[in-house]
Order: sequence, then C-alpha cells, then structure tokens
Amino acid sequence: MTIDTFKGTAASLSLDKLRRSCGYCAMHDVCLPAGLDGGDLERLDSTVRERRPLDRGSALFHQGDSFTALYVVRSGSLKSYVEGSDGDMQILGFHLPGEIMGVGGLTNDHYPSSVEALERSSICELPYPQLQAVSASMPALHHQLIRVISHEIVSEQAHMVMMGKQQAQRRVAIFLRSLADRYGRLSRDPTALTLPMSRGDIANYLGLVIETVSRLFSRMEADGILAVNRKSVRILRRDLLDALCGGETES
Amino acid sequence: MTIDTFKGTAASLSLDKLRRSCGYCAMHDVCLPAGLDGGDLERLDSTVRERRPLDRGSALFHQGDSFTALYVVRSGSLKSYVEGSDGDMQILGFHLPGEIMGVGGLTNDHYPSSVEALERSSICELPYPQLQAVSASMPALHHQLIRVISHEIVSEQAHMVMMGKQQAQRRVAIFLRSLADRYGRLSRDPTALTLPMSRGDIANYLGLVIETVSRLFSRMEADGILAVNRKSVRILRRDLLDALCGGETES
DNA sequence: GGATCGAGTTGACCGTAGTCAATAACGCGC
DNA sequence: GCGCGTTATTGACTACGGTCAACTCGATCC
Repeated sequence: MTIDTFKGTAASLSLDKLRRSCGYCAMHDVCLPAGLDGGDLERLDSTVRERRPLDRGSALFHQGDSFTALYVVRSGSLKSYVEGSDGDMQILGFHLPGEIMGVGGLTNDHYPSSVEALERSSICELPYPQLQAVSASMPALHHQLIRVISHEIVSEQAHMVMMGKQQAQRRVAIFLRSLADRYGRLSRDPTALTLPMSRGDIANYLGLVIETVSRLFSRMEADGILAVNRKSVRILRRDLLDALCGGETES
Repeated sequence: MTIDTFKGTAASLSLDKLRRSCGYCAMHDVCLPAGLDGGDLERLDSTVRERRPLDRGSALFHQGDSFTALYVVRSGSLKSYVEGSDGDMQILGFHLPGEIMGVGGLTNDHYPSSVEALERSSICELPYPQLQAVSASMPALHHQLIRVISHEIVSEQAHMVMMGKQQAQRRVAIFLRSLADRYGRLSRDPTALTLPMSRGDIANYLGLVIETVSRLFSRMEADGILAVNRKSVRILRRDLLDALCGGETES
C-alpha cells in the first residue's frame, strides 16, 4: 500500500499525521492493531500519542511511577528491569518494535518495573483512560488487548522454563534463537543480529555472569555456529543452534 | 452475613444455587468478583459453572487442549506446568483458592500449560465466550479481568527475579513467605502451613533439586526458623525468615 | 504383623558456572 | 594521534548446588 492509495481513504488527515498513523506504520500487523479493520483502526489511532525519541540510557518510566499509559516500541529497542532494595538489578525482558510495554502497571496503578532505551528509540504512547474508553465500545480492540497481555504471560513462562534448569549454553542458544525469530517477524535478516544490549545485560537476563556469556559466545564461534564481532552476531549454522536449544522454546 | 439475611435479597434463587454463588463464596473478595456490586455480581454469577471436584492428580486441562474457559480455585490447590518434548517438566506456579488459571490460553486458543490438582479441589469454570459477552457490557468486570491477568504477569516477574540469581536458601525462604502471605489473605493461620505439594514439586518450581530443598528445610529447622514435619511447616521466627529473603518480594 | 513401596532425609563426592584477576579492544575526548 | 575509561575476552581457581547412593520413615496391603 502506497501513501497515495492510503491517502484516498483518509483525505482529511494531514500527510504528517498520516505518516505517524498505525495504518501507515511498518509494525502494523505485529502490533496492537493487528486484526483491526479500517474504522476501528482509525479510532485506535486517535488515542495514540507519539513521544519524542528516547536516547540510549534514558528511561521511559521508572519502577514505582504511577501508571498512566501503555507503550509500544515503534523503532529501536529497550529493556525492562526491576531493582531490589539492595540495589541489585534483574532484567525481565527486551522489547523490539511492535512489542508492548507497561502491562504490569494495569494491576495496581504503579509500574512494577522500569523500562530504559538500549539505543535511540521511538515509542507510541497509549494513555490508558483513553484506550479504555475506546476499547469499551470496540470489542475487537478489547479482545486484542487481552490477547497481547496474555502473550506476555506465555513469553514469561517460556523464560521461566529456561531459568529453571537449563544449562548455560542452552540459555544463550535459546536467547539468540528467540532474537533471530523476532528479527524474522520484523522482516529483518534473522541470521545477522545486531545486539543492542551489552554482554552484561544478556548475562543478567539469562541468570548468568558476563564471563560465562562471553566464553559461550567464543565457544559457539569456535564450533562454527556463530561469527561474533562485538555487537554483531551472524548465525552460520541455524541447525546446530537449534540442536543446542533442545526441545525448549522461547519466543 | 447469615444465609437467612442473604436469602431475603435473592428470594428467587434456590438455596442450593445460592450456596454456590459468588456472593456467598468465602473467596468473594480475593477473587475475580472483587469490587463488583450486587447487580454486576449476579450477572457474573450467571456465567460461572461449578465443575465437580477434581481428585488429587487429575488434570483440569492439558497443555495443547483448545482454550474454552478460565478457571478459579474455589477450594484445594493445583499446580501448573509445562512439559518439554524431552519429557522434562517445569512447574510454573501453584494455585490457591481465589486464584485464576488458564489465562495463558487467551492469546492463541490453546492452553500453553497443564494444570493438575495437588489435593481434592473444587473449581469454578468461566466459559470464555459467555465471560466475554457479559464483560462487553460491564466495564467494571472487564477492567477487573485485565487487572487479574496483569497480576499474573507481576507475580511471574517476581518469580523470574528469584530464579535469576538468588541462592538456594533464599529461594526456599521466599517460597515459604509467599505461601504464608497467601494463606494470610485467605484468613488462614500464616504461621502453620500445610504444604499440598511434594518436595519434588517445590524443588522443581524453585529451580533446585529435591535434596537441596530437603537439606534447607532441615537447616532452617536447626536454625530455629521452622518446625518441619512432613507436609506441615510451622514458621517459628518470621523475622528470621524475612531476613533470609533479603530485599526481594514474591507474592 | 510384616512386607513392600514411595517419599523424604542425610552423607560423600563431583562438576558447572561463579569469582577473581590480568589483558585486550574499542570509543571518545582533547 | 594519544590517553583514558568502559566493555569484552581469557585464564586459574573456587564454591555452591547437583549427582549418586544409602538409609529412614510412614502408609498401605495382604
């Protein structure tokens, strides 16, 4: 769909607004609007605010902030994490374009975790009162919202399986495969990963230490599975990577 | 509130139906209906089916079954788990009265995990199509449903923090404290736990082996924190238990 | 009452990943 | 270009929890 054909169906919108709209967005079908048709899509669109881009290291919200909105990654990537009272951090997940953030806040008016940009990122903001109002009269959106939240649960459960008993190399393999699959869904090359997070972030997320992650990257490179160069990782043998993952899944 | 006074407000219902209703249920305010008023409560009630009790070891649903309903524990307790293709099991959580089960199925029409009774248990079934129909015209229920699902996410995140880097004794301490707190919310004695799950289940859930859990129970008993006798655990020194937990929380 | 079975406890030993430390590679500012 | 700080890699050693095995304790069944 080109801008021109789309313009025909929504002539009243300015080109600028149009360019920011969900219908035009490349994330369209992997994002909250997936499955919504024209009219509903426009109504959802009216609730979306686009925040100015977040620079690397700056926070979208902090643990304990009062809950105001859900967010969706438009471009870039972010990490969510919690900090214990003794200052230790646990990374809960990484967020790529099309993925939702802030759902933990729905349960008690405060975000239970912090979210921070790993690189310069654009974010769509969905103020919750408006989203609630719109979805009240739009069963399709309502259902889609519940589906997306439920998907978070399933992803977290997959991660719990990994943290439960898998050995270190399998954790790293599953992590890389998950990233590759998500890249694929975004129509990027799933064999050429550019890791936006540090080795420390990866280690923390996987319940390992940085040295272990580093060693395993080296080992998988020696085994001909990967080509690693700093933040860029090329998957040379997807079959061997899958073999390392065993029967477990994480998407 | 006695049965008689309640009967006066709903004379058309049979006593039997009444006894099964959400309004009469002891779990009332820690369950899905929390915050709903009379009229709404009755409408929710109409969608609830009570399944016959599940015996110890029998399944509520299996991983891969097609998604039909959400479930709530009325009495007893259950465990949810996933099985990898290589036959290994990972327990994802334990479910006490008032807690919801099956939310993972909302995202793609199939339950991603299995649920099995740890003891004879009563279950309320909420067929999803009906729940969806009722909540479409009842914003309060709709919002409550989202809150409950989001709560699942937050609980799982707390568990991920634990699995990330906490040492074995802290895991066991956090597990016991979590159970004690949930007992408290059910107005049971939070210092006298009757563990419905085996040592193996606890170990699996915490990412440990059975011997480690056993040793730590013994150690905490030697330290005067617990009195352990098979499945019954008495918390003698809640302060010391909290100290072992450090700054971390899990509810 | 005794045999049997499963669940749990305890001990001895071992292995994987963590700790500590040194080095290397890159990024950034001047 | 040079120096400095941050991030990553590699090596040597350690420790925590896992493995393997023996034993105890109850419950159940003839």
